[in-house]
Parts: sequence; C-alpha cells; structure tokens
Amino acid sequence: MENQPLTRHSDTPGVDALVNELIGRVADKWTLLILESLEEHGEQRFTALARLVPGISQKMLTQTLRQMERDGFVQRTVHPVIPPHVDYRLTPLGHSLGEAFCGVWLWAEAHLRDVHDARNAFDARD
Amino acid sequence: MENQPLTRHSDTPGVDALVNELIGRVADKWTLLILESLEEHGEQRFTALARLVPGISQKMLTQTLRQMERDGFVQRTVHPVIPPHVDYRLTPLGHSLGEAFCGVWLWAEAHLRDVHDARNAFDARD
DNA sequence: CCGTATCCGCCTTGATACTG
DNA sequence: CAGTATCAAGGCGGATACGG
Repeated sequence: MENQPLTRHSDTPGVDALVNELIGRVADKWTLLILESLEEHGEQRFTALARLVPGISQKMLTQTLRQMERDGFVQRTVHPVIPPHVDYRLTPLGHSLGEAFCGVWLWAEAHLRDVHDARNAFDARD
Repeated sequence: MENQPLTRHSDTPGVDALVNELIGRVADKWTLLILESLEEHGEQRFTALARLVPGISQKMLTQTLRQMERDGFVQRTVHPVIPPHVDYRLTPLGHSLGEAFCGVWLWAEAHLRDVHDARNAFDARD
C-alpha cells in the first residue's frame, strides 16, 4: 500500500533500529582488531591474541572476547589442563562478519588519501 | 622474501593503523545514521536532518556533520538568506562510503536473528 | 596461564541557554 | 533557522591487585 522509495533497507520499522544497534556493537575498534587477528592467524590462545592486538589491555581483550562469544562470533575452547589453555576461533558467523567488513576495509584503504586530502583542504580553509 | 599468509590487508606496516583509525571514525553511530538519511532522502536542511535522525541532539548533529564535512563526505551549502538556509548533501566520496557499508548493513539484516539466538543461547547456559 | 575485581581519570554525550 | 557555549553526568578504558 505504502509507496516506499527504493532503499537497501528493510521496510519493517524497528528493524533498522536493531540493525543500527548491531552495527554499533560490531564496529567497535577492539572487535574489529580481534576479528582481523583471528582471520589472519586462525585459532589463538588468550595470551597470543593479546600480543597480536597492539595496545589492547587484558580487560578489554577479555571483555571484547566475551561479547564476541555471546554474539556468536567466536568459539571459546577451554582445555582442562594445568596451566590453563584456552583457544579462541572464529565461528562461521564471525567469519561472515569479517567478510562483510572486507568492503569497508577495502574502501578505507582505497580512500585513505582522499580523506587525508579532504581534511587538509578543510583545515586550510579561511 | 617473507612468506606472508594471504590476507586482504596492505603489507605496509602503519597503513593498517591508519585504516583502523579511519574505520573507527566512520563506523560511528550518528555518522552511519546521517549517511543513511542522506542516501535515502538526498539533500537535506539542518532541521530536516534533525527530524530524520531519531534521537540525535542538536550538538551531535552539528558535530557529526562538521566531521563528515571535514572528511569530505558531505558538502555544506549555505544560502545567504534570512532566515538562514543550509543544505547538506553527500559527496561522491560520501556516497562510496555508503556503498561500502552496504555490505555490513546487509550482513546485519541477514544475521540479526542469528545474533539474537546466539545471545539467548549464551545467556541461558550454566 | 587465564582470567575477575576494583578504582579512577577522561572523554563523550545530553540538556540547557543563548546568538546572528 | 542554524548554529555556539557551557556544564554536569555517565560510560569507557587503563592500571593495578588478586584468584583458580
């Protein structure tokens, strides 16, 4: 009935809000860096991951990994040995997220200079 | 000489950092919502934009628009009339960013339920 | 080794008031 | 209409200490 304009979005109100919320969650700095590390290096232990992600604190690593586990992006495997051994790996869902962000990543790489120039031009105005 | 594994990233150290920084900037909640509004509805005035983006404050709208203008994503056009009339529209660069995010948007739409279910499963265990 | 718990500074954000 | 200015509150993230 409604003559909705053509968009790439759902026509169901409220879904957009959920989608935005989800993207906000997922577009977190540490989430993206961890995602990247796991894509590149595969399954990793906690400490190895801490070394792979530059500048992350233990707190943020734990917190972000928990959230990614809850969202179904990573699978956490605990080996009941002493000392403890915990592995993190991407789930198929997590991998698909990485692929979705690939476009943004490529865009950022491709337009790094454009943005840089735009900023310089803007800052030099007046 | 290095036997680098296949990745989608630049092999130049430091570029990744810039790319991450740029994505962090761009993946902001308000930036995405404004981007979406301008893609869907085309050129808009300040007040119209404020109505199109649900829940945004005047401060955040101004701040985000300035940042997007500086980054070269939107063009700001001031019509010197009284009362003031200011239009915002996407630049080609801004539009290309929107297209890059389209993949993430589609992913989020497609996997909304997966994430929802994963969270329920996670919260229900133990 | 793999976390959790606590404290604390800072940055973001929102609310409000004011201006050209 | 389209902003700027100011202030207060809250969350994020780092540092540190401790536990299984």
